[in-house]
Amino acid sequence: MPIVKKTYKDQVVDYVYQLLLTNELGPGDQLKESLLAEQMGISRAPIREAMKELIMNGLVDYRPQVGNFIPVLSPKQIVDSYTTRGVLEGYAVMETCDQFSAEEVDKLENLTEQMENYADKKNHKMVIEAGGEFHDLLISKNNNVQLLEYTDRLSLKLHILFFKYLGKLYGPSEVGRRHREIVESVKSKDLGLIEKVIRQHYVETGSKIAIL
Amino acid sequence: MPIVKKTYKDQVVDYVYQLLLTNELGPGDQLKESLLAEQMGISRAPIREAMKELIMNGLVDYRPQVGNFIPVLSPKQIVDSYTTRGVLEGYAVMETCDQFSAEEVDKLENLTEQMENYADKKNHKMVIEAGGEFHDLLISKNNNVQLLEYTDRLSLKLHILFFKYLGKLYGPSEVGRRHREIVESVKSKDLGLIEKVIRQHYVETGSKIAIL
DNA sequence: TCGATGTCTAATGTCGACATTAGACATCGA
DNA sequence: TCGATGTCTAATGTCGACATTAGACATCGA
Repeated sequence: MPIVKKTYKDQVVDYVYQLLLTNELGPGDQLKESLLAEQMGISRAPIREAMKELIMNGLVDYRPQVGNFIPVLSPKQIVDSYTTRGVLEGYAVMETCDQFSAEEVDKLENLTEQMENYADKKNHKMVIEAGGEFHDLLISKNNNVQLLEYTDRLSLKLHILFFKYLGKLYGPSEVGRRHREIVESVKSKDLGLIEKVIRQHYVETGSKIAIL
Repeated sequence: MPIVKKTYKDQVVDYVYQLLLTNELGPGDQLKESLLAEQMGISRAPIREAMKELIMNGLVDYRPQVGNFIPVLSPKQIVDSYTTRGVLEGYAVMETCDQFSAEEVDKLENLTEQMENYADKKNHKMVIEAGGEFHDLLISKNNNVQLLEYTDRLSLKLHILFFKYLGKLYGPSEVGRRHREIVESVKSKDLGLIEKVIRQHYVETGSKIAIL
């Protein structure tokens, strides 16, 4: 079993991400290098390097010589990010819709049912997990590395919002409906419909979160 | 006239980018922190921070504890990046096609003629400049900040390739045709056509560069 | 001759210290 | 009272030094 090598920078990125997911850090909060360094028992050098990465992923707002802050996203920024995510995933799935086997389509339907069931039980964590699996499978046929990279990058950011607001967004049957729509469009192999449905799937979520 | 503040990190990013554009740095080359630091007369700290940014923009390949290298892009990676760029721009333009004034459409046509003329004179630098202006105007109506950010990021990478190969890609009349197609699609206000034409515009370039 | 092991070093990862700057707050004068 | 100016400091930007590691190359034994 090989040792997993991880620089301090990578561990800092993960740590800060967890703080964001668990709401220990939120919009407007400042990330002070010295404080984080002290908390983690390391020097500021890897902290600063981690900051650069979080900045590039839109998870931190950097004000030169002032400080690093957790972004306060405007409703428009939220919608913009979700919209962009939808454009990327819509295209990715549209391009590969003829590559899904019957088993895989079944799997998508199954995950949709799981999401609805978990939502019914108000198990948001599992809704998100099944949802992640759903979208991962959906996009898995596309191997455009650039598109997948940008999709993943955006997911980091949007996952925080989604994690925070899921309970307030959709009822159980809505959760089911929204994902069944996607599965139906994939089954239809109607390229225009696939992109339209997936884009709308994201715009809908972005718009809802934007008004919370 | 305000002083333009620029950290060493930003200057390093710019410097390395220039080396890439002018082919003083190319695929497979290693970027050694100490060497760059020495060349620029600064410490390694801002060099390392610049590296992180270049890595996030796909301009540097980072191998932990081994070194930083200029990526050798496979044909597939080239096509993937161009394709992704086309998906983003296609959507951006499709969404705003009804916001172009007659003057702006004229401007696009004018820039197309300029590109053709410069290509005729083999003035690649000016072809690129007019082309940049063309695509900037095209996308200028869309104010989706996330989408524009990703488009800009991708442009950094693709600009290097384009700059390097432009002379080998298209004859003057092809340069004109390709851009006129875009303008005609915008004038048609046929949403599906706009996305299709712009996507193809990028896929065509990516595919051509990929076989060079 | 070839695979295993050892050695060395160039390059990166991280450290603690120092320099610089933005912004908060105090002071002063009109 | 309010705008201009001054002061101070917390936070970032950068420095040079030291620790660690991957990989190149040498050596050795089967």
